Amino acid sequence: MSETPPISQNFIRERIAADLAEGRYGGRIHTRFPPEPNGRLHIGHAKSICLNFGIARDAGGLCNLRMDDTNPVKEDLAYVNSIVEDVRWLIADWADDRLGLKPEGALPQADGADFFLFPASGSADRAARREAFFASDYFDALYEFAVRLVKKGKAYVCDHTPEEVDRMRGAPEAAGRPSAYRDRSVAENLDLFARMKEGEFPDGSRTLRAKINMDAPNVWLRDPVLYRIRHTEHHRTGRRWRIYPMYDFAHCLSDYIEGITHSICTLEFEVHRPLYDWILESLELPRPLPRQHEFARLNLTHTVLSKRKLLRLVEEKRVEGWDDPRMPTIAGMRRRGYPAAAVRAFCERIGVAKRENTIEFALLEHCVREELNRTALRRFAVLRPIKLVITNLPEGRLEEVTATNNPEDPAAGSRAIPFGRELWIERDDFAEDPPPKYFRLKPGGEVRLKNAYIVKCEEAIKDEAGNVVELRCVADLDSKTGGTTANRKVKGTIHWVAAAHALDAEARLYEALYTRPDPDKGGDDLSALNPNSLETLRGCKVEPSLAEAAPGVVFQFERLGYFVRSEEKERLVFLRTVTLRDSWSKVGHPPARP
RNA sequence: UACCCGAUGGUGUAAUGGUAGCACAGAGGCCUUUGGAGCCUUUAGUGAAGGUUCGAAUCCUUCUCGGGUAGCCA
Repeated sequence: MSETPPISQNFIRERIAADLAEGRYGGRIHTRFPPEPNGRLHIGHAKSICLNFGIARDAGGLCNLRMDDTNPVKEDLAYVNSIVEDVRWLIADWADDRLGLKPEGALPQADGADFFLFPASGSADRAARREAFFASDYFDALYEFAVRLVKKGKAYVCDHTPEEVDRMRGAPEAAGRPSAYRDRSVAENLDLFARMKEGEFPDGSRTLRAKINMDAPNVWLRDPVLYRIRHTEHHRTGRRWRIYPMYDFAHCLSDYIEGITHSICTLEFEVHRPLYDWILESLELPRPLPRQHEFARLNLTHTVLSKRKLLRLVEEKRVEGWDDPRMPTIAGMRRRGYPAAAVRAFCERIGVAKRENTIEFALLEHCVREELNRTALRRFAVLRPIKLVITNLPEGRLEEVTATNNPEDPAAGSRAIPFGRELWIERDDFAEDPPPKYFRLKPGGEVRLKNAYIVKCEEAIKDEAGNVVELRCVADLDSKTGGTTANRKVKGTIHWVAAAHALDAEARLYEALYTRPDPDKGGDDLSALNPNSLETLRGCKVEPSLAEAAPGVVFQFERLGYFVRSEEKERLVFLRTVTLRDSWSKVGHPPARP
């Protein structure tokens, strides 16, 4: 279905090629996408998904979908399901056979001193019920690993308060001070850690800490906390645990358990990498160990991508929800009619590097247009109608004209659309006092009604307030396709809908959510919200074939843009996916169209 | 100014010691029964200064600028 975007080289793919060439993992490549289920996925996650699945795809490997659910106070089961749905939508027909899932309920197997979990791929074992991976499924294994670290004298139970730990860690430029509990005996540590697990101590009273180096210039090596006490119910493990592993401890070991080879994350984890390696090496796990690689996260103009800010838009009802078509979420883009292939093409084009980057929203829209231009069927729709009457056509006369469904795709065929004496045309396609280079209808001027006649405007009828309410035109009755004057050149061609057969519809026009390209900069992003980001138009007139438009299917309304039928079944509502490129408004004129 | 990372047109991204290329955006043109699409042309770049070299975006030194890191968040 979708075309494969060309594979561009980047530093991560180069490293993988090098690992492959060296045979580091025996020719095996296994990545993972590890969202925390505390929010919905957005275009920034899409970049990571495309990178990780794209690598798995190229290398014949797998990419595990893993919920990074180690913090019970922040996470929610509802997000788990939406994340799975979003990932599946994005990789469908592209890398769905690379999606690593595990048999439902499967837990890591203890293999001597080791733990391993073998994934089932998307293509194998179709009948089995399979689910995403969950870091919380590894809590038992992780606990065992922690005990092992304690026995090696590389971790200890610390009784300092969070404030004390904070203070004693020092600052990036000033060395930290060791915990008073740093030299507890292994036996005492084992006993205390076991009792932490049993729930003997209140939240915040003790932690398990790695024993590394309080003088390390990298603060993440200053005896970081590995486990904290949380008497909180977890969405998956219920009340079984009172201690929960921290990200740094859980993540590297989850990667190890799943047999991940390349653990790809964003730049802010760069300073965590020495800790990632320290944990795996201290446990003396068999090599080759997974390795972490960092890339720069995506920034997009005219929107925000921080979970906190997106959540706020939802909670304060600045938008309709996570899937509002204006949101940069995967659900929002899907609802707006962005094809998954377009989002993937975008992710491929923006590249992967380590420098800070801000991509122009125009590039995303370009990718959407590029895909939709190839695939979307053309239809006629008039958003802001004005009546046009062809005076030299008899009343009640019905004609049918033939319209091409997609000029980019001959296989899409053509359709018949009704044509008659009375039509609706776009109000903007008539100007009583036209600006220079106005190619559309004007008093005394001629224009082509697409797929039908050339008409000449003879009269503009006005109401008492002076508004033009009806245009009376004469058609050149030989100018239809096949007619003797069909090849006459007129400068403008406009679309129309026959009044007698038009369907009423609503259209929702979206613009950028923010007026400024950088709403993240300079404090309050809410002050930069675009008050015109949604405009609802009622009384739009669309061609009759659109009655059968299925929800979620995108059409090109000729000369207007791409529109997707909304989920509302009882009436016709179309959401504007993206406008067409508009060279009229670019030359300094107001937008040619609504 | 502790450590780490980064710096190539307006925005991104290639070039891995040998002609600075591509895409988007911008400008101009051709074509057009979508002012769409397509096609052609074009503007614009290696942060600075030294050094190595026949040759440097690339290697070295210093500087400048930007980002990250001090959660019992991920």
